[in-house]
Amino acid sequence: MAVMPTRTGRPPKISKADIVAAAHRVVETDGVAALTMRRLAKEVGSTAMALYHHVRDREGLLLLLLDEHAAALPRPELPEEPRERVVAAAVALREALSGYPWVVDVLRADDLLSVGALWYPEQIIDAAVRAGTSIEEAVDVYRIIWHYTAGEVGGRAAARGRREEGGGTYREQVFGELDAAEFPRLSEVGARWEELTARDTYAKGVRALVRGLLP
Amino acid sequence: MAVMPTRTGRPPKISKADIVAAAHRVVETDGVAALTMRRLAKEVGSTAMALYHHVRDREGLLLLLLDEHAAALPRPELPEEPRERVVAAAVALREALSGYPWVVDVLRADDLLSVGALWYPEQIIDAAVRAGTSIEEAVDVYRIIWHYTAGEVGGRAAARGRREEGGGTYREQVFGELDAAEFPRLSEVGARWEELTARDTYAKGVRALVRGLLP
DNA sequence: ACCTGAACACCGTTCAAGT
DNA sequence: ACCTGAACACCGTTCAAGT
Repeated sequence: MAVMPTRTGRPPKISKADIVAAAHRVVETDGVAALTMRRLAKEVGSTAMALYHHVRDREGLLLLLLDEHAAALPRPELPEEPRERVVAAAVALREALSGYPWVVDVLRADDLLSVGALWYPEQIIDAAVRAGTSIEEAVDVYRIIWHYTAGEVGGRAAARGRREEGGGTYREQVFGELDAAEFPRLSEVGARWEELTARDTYAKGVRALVRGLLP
Repeated sequence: MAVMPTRTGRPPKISKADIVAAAHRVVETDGVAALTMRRLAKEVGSTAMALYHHVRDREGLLLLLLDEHAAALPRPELPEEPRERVVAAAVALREALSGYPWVVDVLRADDLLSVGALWYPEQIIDAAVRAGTSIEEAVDVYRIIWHYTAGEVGGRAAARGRREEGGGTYREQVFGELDAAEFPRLSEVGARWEELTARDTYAKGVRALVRGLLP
């Protein structure tokens, strides 16, 4: 039975859990860029400086947020057949991340997900091994799928952000200046680019990777 | 013959070209985060506010920088065989970007590269069509490869950044807390993760995509 | 036309002081 | 032990004024 340590000094007004919960709220509604120490302090009814008693710095706060989020990710049923299993796990991972693109920004640094979300790499690596690869190759498979997934989620998030602020002019400019002799294919596609790139091709890519990587 | 417009008023001290050149220097040596208006002003021997007479805002400056950089990208000889051609173009694109990961950050928003770098999508789409796909499918092929490339370049850049500031502790923490019963494969890999993920698997991934996507 | 200084509304973080 | 206020060293951007 754990003995409660005798606490001394001023009783805490805010807890780490309060902070993380508030941070979650801010990020969810206004994005990761809006998560400033001052804004967060206002949200928990305290000062920015008080936060530094509970988290090391902003980076540490983001990692905390990441862990909390990762622990809540769904672990869907996956098909037994290894190749289908890899595809399904990747699609689930993309699905899990695409609502929270800030996650990709935070952990893009590592090939690995946060502690709470290791279920995905575990499933993918295991399924790859069961499909007949060595464990080393299975790690490659996972990392390649991860890079593809990170690029897709990150790209889509940025595209959405730009759309929201009335962008789209850059793309138009690109196609406007296009030299049809130098870029025949792009000219051929031309105005249809918007329509063609609106389609969701994630699963298609993962299936191609699985077909190309697994024996 | 173009008539020189009669210029009036104060003669310019700094030009757009000066600004872009200085910006290039800053980004090259200290990364895109170090490119602040004030820092850039110091670099060109002016004030931050003077810059706003030559560029719309920081975002516009980055796009300018992007175009300048894109125009200088190499256009290597590519093999004739369509599948090999796609792989070679993708590898060249990755190569071109990996020295300049800030480019990925800037243009992650669009599937498309800057005006100056359309050569790469043109080659990839053209080769895919010559391999037997429809133009619509060829666009998919390009976008899937682009997402994979953006994810790989972005991830590698972030990993390098973290390594430079003595990081790596997060990965260790992840493997430290690992439950071998829940994550048998990750435990099996364990300490070798570092070694396994140091390998360059980009080309392997592109080849898999090409094998899986092209007829 | 081009540049400047001052100002506005922000940042993350540190530090000494209060309770 | 926990919180606060003031301060430091920054941001991007606007605006009125100068040359």
